[in-house]
Amino acid sequence: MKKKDMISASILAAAETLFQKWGIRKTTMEDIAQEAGKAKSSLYYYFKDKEAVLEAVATAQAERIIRIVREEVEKKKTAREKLLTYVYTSFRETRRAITLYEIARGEMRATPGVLRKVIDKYHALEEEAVEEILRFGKKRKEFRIIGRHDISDTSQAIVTIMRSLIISLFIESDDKKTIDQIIALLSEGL
Amino acid sequence: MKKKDMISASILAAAETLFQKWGIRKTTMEDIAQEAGKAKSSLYYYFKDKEAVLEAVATAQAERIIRIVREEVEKKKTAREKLLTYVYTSFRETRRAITLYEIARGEMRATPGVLRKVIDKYHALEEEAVEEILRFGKKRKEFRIIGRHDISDTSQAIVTIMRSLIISLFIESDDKKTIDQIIALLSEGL
DNA sequence: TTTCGACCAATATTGTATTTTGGTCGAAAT
DNA sequence: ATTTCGACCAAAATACAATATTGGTCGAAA
Repeated sequence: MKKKDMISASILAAAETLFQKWGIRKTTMEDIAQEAGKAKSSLYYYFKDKEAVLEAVATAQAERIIRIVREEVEKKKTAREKLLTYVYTSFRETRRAITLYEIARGEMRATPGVLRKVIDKYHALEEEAVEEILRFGKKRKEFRIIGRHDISDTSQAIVTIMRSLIISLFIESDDKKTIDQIIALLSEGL
Repeated sequence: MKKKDMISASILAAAETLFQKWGIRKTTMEDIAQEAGKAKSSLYYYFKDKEAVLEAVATAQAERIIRIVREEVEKKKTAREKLLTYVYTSFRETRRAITLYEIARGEMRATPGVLRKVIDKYHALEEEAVEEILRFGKKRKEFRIIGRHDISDTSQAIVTIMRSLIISLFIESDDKKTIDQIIALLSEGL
């Protein structure tokens, strides 16, 4: 049981490397096998098909992002700082994870199905993380409005904004000043 | 001088109809000419090339959206209502103007250049409109923060959010509740 | 339990013939 | 002088067939 996991992991590592380098579509099972030092047919002993490999890589990346973001957020004292850090770190790490980035925009149309599941789960985790920050801000009485509005709806709105921004700011330039301004708007209101 | 403008307009009308129906790329100059009841080569008497036709159509649509949005916004009394109306109307009309919508996402990569100009100008007009609302809200003392922050930066941030939302909400479902929540966030803060 | 070569159907790629398209020009019509 | 259009061309898009890759299976070997 231990050995199988090790090799699975090495295959995933190989796949992730190649996905980053050439993109999902241009990476073949043969490529992955070669990078992992295996025969192509051996991969099918560890993963059902290419989609399964993709799902595993995407899941691992999503979990990695969530973990890093939570670590960074935890270091900050105020809810406002936490929210700011959350957005920045999430941006940076999402961009770094090209696979997810590709998924988030164009290439997803070419590879739907399984990835929808991964992304939905990822967004759910994101909402949880934001909710935590909001609850923290409420406890500290840093945020005024949250008593009146549902905390879950609010974090959903914030994640929606973020998701949209990530998609479009990937295309355009990532204007740091604009992001700061948006955070200020969110936390202080007009 | 009058007749030339009339025919120009009829060509643009034909072009717009076909752009909506078949998309920019699938609409040929021959199609437009036929729809306008002219010979293809006649179009070149009125417009330099296909790009010029496209630019004129896009500009007209942008101006139309701005006009409608301003009309709707003017009817509202409070700055908050104005802002809400602005977002809703802008969403609705942008979606209705499929040409601009196509431009806003995928197809723009296939038709850059001239359209970049039109869109930039359109965004500038949008920012102006939002700025007006913000100034109005400041005068009524409806918005607190605006003294401290630059009003131009703030409206730029709002337009950025809106633009992102439009792009991504076009793809996903346009959850009205989410938009309401976002507006609440913007106007009240956390 | 794990690996892999041989093999296959389906997909993707490539090279080429053919058509379509954007755009020009000069002659005719108004 | 203004406006229209058919004939024409080079470049781009399309269609199609030949070819090569790719994802995936299977049974035999390690």
